[in-house]
Amino acid sequence: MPKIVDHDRYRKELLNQCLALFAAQGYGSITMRQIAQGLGVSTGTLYHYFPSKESILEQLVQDLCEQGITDFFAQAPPAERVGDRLRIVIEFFLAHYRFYQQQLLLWVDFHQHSQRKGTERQAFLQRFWQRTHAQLVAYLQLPNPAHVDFVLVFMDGLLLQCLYERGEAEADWVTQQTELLIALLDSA
Amino acid sequence: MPKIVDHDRYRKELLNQCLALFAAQGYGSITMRQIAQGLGVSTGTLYHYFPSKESILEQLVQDLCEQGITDFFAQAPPAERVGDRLRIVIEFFLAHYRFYQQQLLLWVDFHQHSQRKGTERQAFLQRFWQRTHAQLVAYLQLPNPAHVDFVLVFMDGLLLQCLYERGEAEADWVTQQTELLIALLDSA
Amino acid sequence: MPKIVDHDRYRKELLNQCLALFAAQGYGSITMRQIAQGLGVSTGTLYHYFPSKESILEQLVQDLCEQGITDFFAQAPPAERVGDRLRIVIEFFLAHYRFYQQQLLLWVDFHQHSQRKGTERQAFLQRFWQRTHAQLVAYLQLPNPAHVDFVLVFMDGLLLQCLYERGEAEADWVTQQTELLIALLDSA
Amino acid sequence: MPKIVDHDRYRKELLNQCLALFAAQGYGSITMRQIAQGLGVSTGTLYHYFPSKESILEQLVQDLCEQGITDFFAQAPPAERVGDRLRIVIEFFLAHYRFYQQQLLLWVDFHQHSQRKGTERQAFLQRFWQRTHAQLVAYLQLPNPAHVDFVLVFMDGLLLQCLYERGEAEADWVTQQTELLIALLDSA
DNA sequence: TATGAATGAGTATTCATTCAT
DNA sequence: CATGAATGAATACTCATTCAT
Repeated sequence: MPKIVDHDRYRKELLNQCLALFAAQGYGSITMRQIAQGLGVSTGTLYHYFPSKESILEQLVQDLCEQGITDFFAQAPPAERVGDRLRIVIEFFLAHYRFYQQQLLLWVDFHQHSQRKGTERQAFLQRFWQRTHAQLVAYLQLPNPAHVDFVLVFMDGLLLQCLYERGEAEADWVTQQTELLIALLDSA
Repeated sequence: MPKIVDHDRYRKELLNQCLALFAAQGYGSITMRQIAQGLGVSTGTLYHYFPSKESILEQLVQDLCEQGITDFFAQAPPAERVGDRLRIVIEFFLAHYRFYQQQLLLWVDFHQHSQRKGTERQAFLQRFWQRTHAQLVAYLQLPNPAHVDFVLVFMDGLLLQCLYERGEAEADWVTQQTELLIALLDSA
Repeated sequence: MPKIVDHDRYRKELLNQCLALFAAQGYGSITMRQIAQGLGVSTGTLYHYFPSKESILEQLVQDLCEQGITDFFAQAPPAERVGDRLRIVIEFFLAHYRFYQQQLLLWVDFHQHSQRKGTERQAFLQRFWQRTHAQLVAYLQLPNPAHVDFVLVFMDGLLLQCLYERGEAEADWVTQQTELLIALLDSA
Repeated sequence: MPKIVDHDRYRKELLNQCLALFAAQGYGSITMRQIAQGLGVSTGTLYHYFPSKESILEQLVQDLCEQGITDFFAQAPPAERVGDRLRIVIEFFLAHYRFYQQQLLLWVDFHQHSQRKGTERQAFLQRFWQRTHAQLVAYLQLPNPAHVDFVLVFMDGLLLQCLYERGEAEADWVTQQTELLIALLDSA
């Protein structure tokens, strides 16, 4: 049993590192050797922890779905005004900007992968969004629940636009758009 | 006399069909054989028109960048009220929903591909966004130009969220979010 | 009938040009497109005159075998002294140095090609050497017929050594070796 | 612990076996699969040791150039008379006849390959001939150093003529020509 | 457990050959 | 006759996966 824990802990550690690798290259373009190298292990070791390349993707997606953004709400301070709570959420989001962008890229890969395999909609992905949505609803307490989706849409859009690289003035632009969102929702 | 083919026209035709193929599979995961099959030609013919898989991606991106959304403004009717113009833009966008989603997926692939190759930011991609932005600014005539970016962010976010597949009630949800955007921007 | 003559004449013309191409690249490494380009025709035309790549090689070899060095004896002036006749032969050989080197390279290709195909020794190649030998015997009138083979061996060796590129002083070196051969055989 | 293999030693072993394969087929005509099969390994393994087909050729040539004929002089017994030393050299040469013929064929392939690639004269090939020449000069102690080149020319010519297959009486013919060379040089 | 050498099916690409024009 | 676009089998090369150590 103790062995299992170590093995499992190490596996999760490797898994987490895989996110950045997949996001940077794309699932289809990265090779097992590149993954192993990125993790600092041999291919043999990689296969010791994961039965296949496919399974790395699947475990990674599943893992992310289960993690969710729970860690946020464990630490998020409450706030009186809607605008403040919105700002808190978005600031957290921006602070973990890289992570969410990588996650986004992984969703895309997983989507293409699922379609290719003819896998029916993976339940955990659905649950992930439902949970995310529910948690945001609970925290933000917006008058209109559709606004929560709007925030999610906005965040995804922001992540994407930043991929297309606006270069230099990016940070300012992000702040500007963020403030715009807050202002619009707050006044609504 | 040689078989009469307008080499360049045919190449562009093939290129256009490639968009859907790349979007469905991902650049890294699709094979040249699959592409050829999807286009209804042999691999030899595919290579007759494109020197490499890489070049298909690059030409496709460049092509899309040059096309832009000009075709929209060729047919877009003017409208008095800001809200109406917004609605017209978004309706056009939704009508070509699949296309824009595929384009989005291609941008992602191209982004990863460029990073892998260490290519510096391709000028045409930048010009593409600038042009898109400028055209929208001119058409929408929003009081605040930042709102145009906000619309673009929204659209990208919408495309992504729909990838993650909300399934059944998708159309309704899209309408709801769209109306929300219009309402927010109109009242601002 | 007249058509045939033209067709056949053109074919031989093309065939002759092929020698340099095969020699430069090697039969296995040159492509039909490169051959066509080298000849200034399209691949279609090339196939109009030759049924296959293999057949070009075979026809070329056969052609060369039939030509032989007859053209030499048509113009070779007789000479009193053995050394002079030897010099005349070798001067002719050196004057057509490139041609003989290309022929040598073709023999090599044909040898490998025949081995690969399991073809038994081609009769015409044997006849070629017999004829060459006989003609040299008749012209040179050396006391010892083995000396004729010795001359042939020398010539082949010379062509090869020049392939390995002695660079600058090549011409001098060739003259030196040639004079050496003549001196040795003359004094024998 | 990894499978224990002396990577470099094994690579050289494979390299040596490649000589016969290249010589039999020609560089341009042999395929990597045939090479792998000839070596008794998989294509994957072949690529584990050599990055490309081209590099096999280049490494092989370089390897041969560095080996040289040093092994001969390590065992060659001295002899009083020039004719005897000459006979010893030629006997050694004939004993390794197959090897030298294969080497010759490789030089031809490499020559064509270099020309194709526009590579400038490889230094090691030049050094190879210089070394060979110098060693022969030292051992043979012929009065005239040009005679050493003459011997080399003769040997190359002999190897070639034997390619063109004189068939049955080959061995006798080789002996005859060899004796002739010795007689000519000895009496000079 | 960890390693990396070995495998061979699979991938991008080439090339001899065909054929519509 | 001549062309070069089209074909698909074959080629060089890669990569997920296995396995001896």
